[in-house]
Parts: sequence; C-alpha cells; structure tokens
Amino acid sequence: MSDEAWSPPAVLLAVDLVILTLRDSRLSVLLVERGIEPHQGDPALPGGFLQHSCEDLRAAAIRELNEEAALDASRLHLEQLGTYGTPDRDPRGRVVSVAYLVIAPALPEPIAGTDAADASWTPVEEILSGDRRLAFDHEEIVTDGVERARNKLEHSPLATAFCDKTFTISQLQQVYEAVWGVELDPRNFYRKVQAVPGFIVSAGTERRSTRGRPARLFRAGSRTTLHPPLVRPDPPNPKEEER
Amino acid sequence: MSDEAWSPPAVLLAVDLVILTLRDSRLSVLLVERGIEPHQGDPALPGGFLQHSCEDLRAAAIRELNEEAALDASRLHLEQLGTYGTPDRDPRGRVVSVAYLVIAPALPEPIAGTDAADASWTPVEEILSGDRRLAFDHEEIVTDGVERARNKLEHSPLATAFCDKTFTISQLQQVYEAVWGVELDPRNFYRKVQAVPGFIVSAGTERRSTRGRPARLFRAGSRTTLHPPLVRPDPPNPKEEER
DNA sequence: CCAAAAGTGTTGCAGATACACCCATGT
DNA sequence: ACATGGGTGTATCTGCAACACTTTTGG
Repeated sequence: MSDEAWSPPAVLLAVDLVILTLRDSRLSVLLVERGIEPHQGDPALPGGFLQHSCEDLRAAAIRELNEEAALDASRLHLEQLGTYGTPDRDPRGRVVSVAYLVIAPALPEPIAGTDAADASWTPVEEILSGDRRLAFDHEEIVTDGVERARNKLEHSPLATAFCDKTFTISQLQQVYEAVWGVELDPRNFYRKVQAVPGFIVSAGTERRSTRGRPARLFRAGSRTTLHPPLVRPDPPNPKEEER
Repeated sequence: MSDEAWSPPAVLLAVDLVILTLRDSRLSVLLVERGIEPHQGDPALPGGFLQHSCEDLRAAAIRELNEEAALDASRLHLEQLGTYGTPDRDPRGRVVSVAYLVIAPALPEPIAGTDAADASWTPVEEILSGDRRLAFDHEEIVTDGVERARNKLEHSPLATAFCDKTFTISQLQQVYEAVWGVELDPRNFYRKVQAVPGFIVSAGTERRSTRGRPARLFRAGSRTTLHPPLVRPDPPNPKEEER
C-alpha cells in the first residue's frame, strides 16, 4: 500500500466566485463570458487559478473579485462555499476549484471595470431551471450557492449584506421575498425583525422620500446568529409520508 | 496583470477526516498519532495526500477511512466540511486540505485495523476547551466539524447516523443530548420525533431487553430535511442587546 | 382629500412545555 | 412488589399569522 519512494501528486487549484445580488427584485448572479478554451464563449463564474503557490485561498478570492468583477471586498460578505474536484471537470487536466459565495448590494449597472467588460448579471432562476447552461460544473456550484444563501437567511443576518449600509425594513423584506421566492406580510415582518436582538439597529432619524409615509432607517447589528430565527414559510405540500 | 507564458502553480492536496461518534454518551472524534515529521508523535486527524492525480476527492476520503480507520464507508454518513489552505499550515510546503465530516455509530473498541493501531477516540470537549492540542490546524477543523454536526441535527436526520441500523427513541435522544450538551424531556422528545414525517419509521415489532418496559425499534426514514425541525433549546442567556 | 406606505393593537389558533399518569418488563 | 424505563393524556403557556386600524407623507 505504501511505496518506498513515492511523492504525492500535485494539482492545479482554482478559485470560483458565486456573486449574488438583487436586481429589480430578482436574485441574480454575476457571469462572465469565457475568452479562451475550453468552453470559449460560454457563460461561466468569475474565477481563476491561484497566482503563486503561497497565495492564501481567501486572498485569491478577493483578488479575483477585484480583477474580474471590479468589486471591493471590504464591505462585502464573502464565505467559502465548497470545493469541487471531480477528476474530469476540466478537460485541461486535474483542476480542483474552491468556490466562494459573495453577497453584494444592488449596484448601478453591469460592471464598468477591468478584465470583465463582458460581465453581466443573470437571474438565478434561468440557471436553476436549466434554461441557461454554464461552463464546467458551474451550474452545480451556483445551485449550491443559492441553496446556501436561502438557508442562511433564516439563521444569520446575511440578508443585510444584500442591502446598502442603511436600509428600510421593507427593503430588507424585499431581500427575503426575492431570495426565498415568497410573499411576506409587511406588518408581521416589521415586528419580527425588530424582535431579534442585535439583528438591525436604528440609524438616526433620517428619512428617505418616496410616496407614502417615510420609513425609519436601520443598519446591520452586531449579531451573527439570529435568535429567534426568521422561519421560512413552507412553500408547497409537505404531505404525510411513511412512518 | 497577465504574462505571456505563465503557468499556474500546482499545490499538494490532502484529505482529512473528522470522524464523530458517541462513546459512553460523549461526543468523540477519532485521532491518530503522527508517525512522521512534521508534528511527529502529536495527535492529528486521520488523512493523507491524494494518491494519484486523477483520484476523486470523495473517493480519497473513503480510501483514507478504510486505511486509517478501518471503517466501511458504505453505511456511514460522509460529507464535505471545508477546505483549509492557509499558506503556512504545513511546514513542508503548500498543502491544501479538504476536510470531510464522517458520522459513525458507536463501535466496539478503538479500531483493530490496519495502518492505525494507534487510533483512539477522544471526547471533543477536550479539544474544544483547548486542553488537548492537535497537529497543524486540526483543532480548527474539529471545531468546524462539531459546529456543523450540531447545526445539522436540527434540520436533517443526521442523528440517525450516530445510531445502529435500528434504534430506540431514547437512543436517538441520547445522540441529541450528547451532541448538543443539553437534557431533553423524554416524553416530549418521543412525540416530537414521531411527529416529523419520514424521519424515523417503525422497524417491526422487535424488542430489546433491558430493565423496564421494552422499547419499539425504528429505522431512519427517507426524509433528508426535517419539517418541522427539532429546535435546540436556548442554552445560556440571550440577553437584550443593542437595538 | 385621497392614495400609498409605515407602523400598532388585537385575536385566535398551533405547537411546545411541564407534568400527572398508565404500561410492560426484570429482579 | 417494586424499580425502571417506555409511552399517553392534558392543561397551560407562548409565538405567530391574520387582519382591522392608525399615522405620516406626496400629489
């Protein structure tokens, strides 16, 4: 089982980014058009290889965020999503990819920027439904990222990462509605989020002008876990099963 | 930013295992004593390098499970936990490690087996409290694994992976009590788990003999998510915080 | 004044806790 | 008989969904 002189095989390590945001009330992910083979011309997640052999994984994710999406990592939520290493996932050879999940507030327009003038926001629904195919195993990675985001809304203040530094409660509600794909009662939502200590904190007495009564502004609080959680309503039919 | 002839750096890829089980009502993790430098003689997680450059990650985890722990992967719960790639985590050079979480039912004794006659179960409390130091960043990996297990008990049937193929409800309760470190009311627990469709299904009318009334036996059901969830009681003081 | 959005009060129901109680077996 | 653990019934508590209602703004 163990040879005398054996040395472990090396692999190429890549970092891919699932960058989620809200664009006109729809959960969207940033895609870039691949400029080179393989999968040239296909939409794919932003990402790339480790730059040098001692680059930290998270640092590499932050670097790609700047290069490919022209986004500033400080201010954004960034967490490791998972590692994808099926042997045949890249035709060039053995490439193992560490995926990161990034949550960004709504931004002006695509992204005037650097490497990726071809970057574009795509509603995740198009990908989850299979209408739009991505390069490599990136569809699976997006699916996992969306799933992670949906679950974390319940137990963490992740939703605030979709908002600007200050936000109204109804803006926060729109995040939950878009990510979960449900409708919520604004009156109950209003009290529910305020009942969670440390979730949101009042941000002065400022007001923004729309039609109707002006709303109070809030900032994200310091809490990292939500007690009690914001429970997601059962969507369809949780029928009785085997016992 | 992009050189003409540049090729991405290769790294060494390892797989580490956090194998959790219950031993006399305590949540425990399998550790092996390192036989070689670095950290020779220190306790560490079972694991090792990818064997050949096209070995699948999950397959490598299963192989290590056999070699180092003499455990049969079919029958055990195994899921990816996370990837640890701090540049200086291994003094031999750049090693990135993909950690897997394994849940095993209580087993006879340490592990008569192969490579690892020196394998031993250690209560996780000794590690979380900092009393026992592990090689590399393995303390962090164990912490993350325990955290993952604690959270998944609420929303998935993970607890059944700690039990034998058939089990009584009070055995299942002991899993929750040991992993969460709380006490639960057996009568309410009894009905709560039965109220979740597809969580556990009755396994014949068999009975096991102890003192007291014999209990019914159950098997794990087909459900992968629990509706409603088994909520963990608040442990300490969720005091009011900033608003 | 009216429409629209923010914010408050109240009620009824569902699920959970706490605990009294009954059941089946070993010694 | 009685100790021990399995299992059931039920009163009470609590949180939440539902929705009527008030407040504050723009047009």
